[in-house]
Amino acid sequence: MGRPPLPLISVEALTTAALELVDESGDFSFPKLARKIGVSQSSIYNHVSGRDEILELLRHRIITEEPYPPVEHQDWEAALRVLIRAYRDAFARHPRLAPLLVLQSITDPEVIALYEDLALALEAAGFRGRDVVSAISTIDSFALGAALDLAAPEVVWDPPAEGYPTLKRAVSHAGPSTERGSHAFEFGLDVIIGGLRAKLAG
Amino acid sequence: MGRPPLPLISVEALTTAALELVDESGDFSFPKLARKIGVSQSSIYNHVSGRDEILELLRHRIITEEPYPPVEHQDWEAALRVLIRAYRDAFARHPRLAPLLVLQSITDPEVIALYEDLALALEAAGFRGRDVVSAISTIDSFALGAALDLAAPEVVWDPPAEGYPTLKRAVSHAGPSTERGSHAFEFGLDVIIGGLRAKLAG
DNA sequence: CCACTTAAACGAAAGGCTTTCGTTTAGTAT
DNA sequence: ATACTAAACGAAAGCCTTTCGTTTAAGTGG
Repeated sequence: MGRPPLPLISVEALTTAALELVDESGDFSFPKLARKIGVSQSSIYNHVSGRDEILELLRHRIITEEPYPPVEHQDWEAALRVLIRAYRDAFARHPRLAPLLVLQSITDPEVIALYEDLALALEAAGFRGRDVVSAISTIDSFALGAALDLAAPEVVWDPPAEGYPTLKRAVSHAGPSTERGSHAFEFGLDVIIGGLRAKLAG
Repeated sequence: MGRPPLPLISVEALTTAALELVDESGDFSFPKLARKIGVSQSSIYNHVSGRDEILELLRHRIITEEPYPPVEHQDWEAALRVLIRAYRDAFARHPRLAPLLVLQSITDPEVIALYEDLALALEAAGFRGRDVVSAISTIDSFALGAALDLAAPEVVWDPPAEGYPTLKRAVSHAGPSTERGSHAFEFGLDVIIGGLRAKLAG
């Protein structure tokens, strides 16, 4: 076939196709990606370096597809709520992407910007030195966990028939998994903010 | 070859070999597992149903290899600290296992028991109804995130050369990744407990 | 103790996957 | 016109999980 008059592949198209595959099936692969665009697997390597680059493109895409409002002139609690919610909402729109990004270094500038804002809000709150990274890590753990929760199987805890009454009762109050997820996120957000406030006070 | 006089494979041996592979390389596969034990891939299916069952065996193994002290007669804060630490320490001993377990339903009775203890501690604290699952989810998110952090690449945030001064300064205070992880965990544990206490008070 | 069932190994193969490599052709710049 | 680069292709290497049929040993009921 040789080089076509107009390129058949673009980074944008690649990202869109990969995201659709992830949304549908929880993963993407070069064969499927190629089939979806109508090219051959190997042609993709003319546009990206490999799987990891596509994953980072996906991270960029979901974070930037719904920009969050500026947080510069808000108090630290409001700023943190905006940022954590933005992070979580990005994954709520594409739950099945979270597990795929877990082991990747974060390099995308616009995603890094979100962490910069997080660091700024935490310094505004009064945290200094090592505590800033610790707070970022705590928030990151929570947000990532909440994101993963959205991709979790319908039944996270599947206790044996006998025993475990308290856990079973708790789970029975939870409702369907999406609702449980939302409630838990709001609850957890309050816990984190309240806990940070307490740390500043104590 | 036919059936050997003594079985060459056991569930125990399989679990041990798989855990070693995960610790060394971050994953396991049937070919490698088989090579390590000295049998053929397909023979493994005489002992386990497939990959997922091995993963659940690994979860069981790491949680039970270091039992946590009884938490029945402690106040809820101490109990929560013990339980969350037990969970986190299990993954600290085998950081690279965490990403593999993220999408699996939890069925192992002894792991479920840890969640039962969690639910009991939260009820003892005074949480009721939906809040119990929400608190479990929050704790779970944090613990899972902390576990994943241990498996994360040395450089989690890799900002571009220009800009992002606050984030860069924060990261520069963090020290090596294991130390950053420990500090962040202790910090986050305080935040979670403090946040739960605040929720009960407010 | 003989026959039958079950357990546990094997090899082969199907059907995935990521990535590399060499080849071909189209556009671009000197 | 002559290079050089960009962008497609097919083929192949080398992973992976799982299934299937075959072989042999161990255990069991009559």
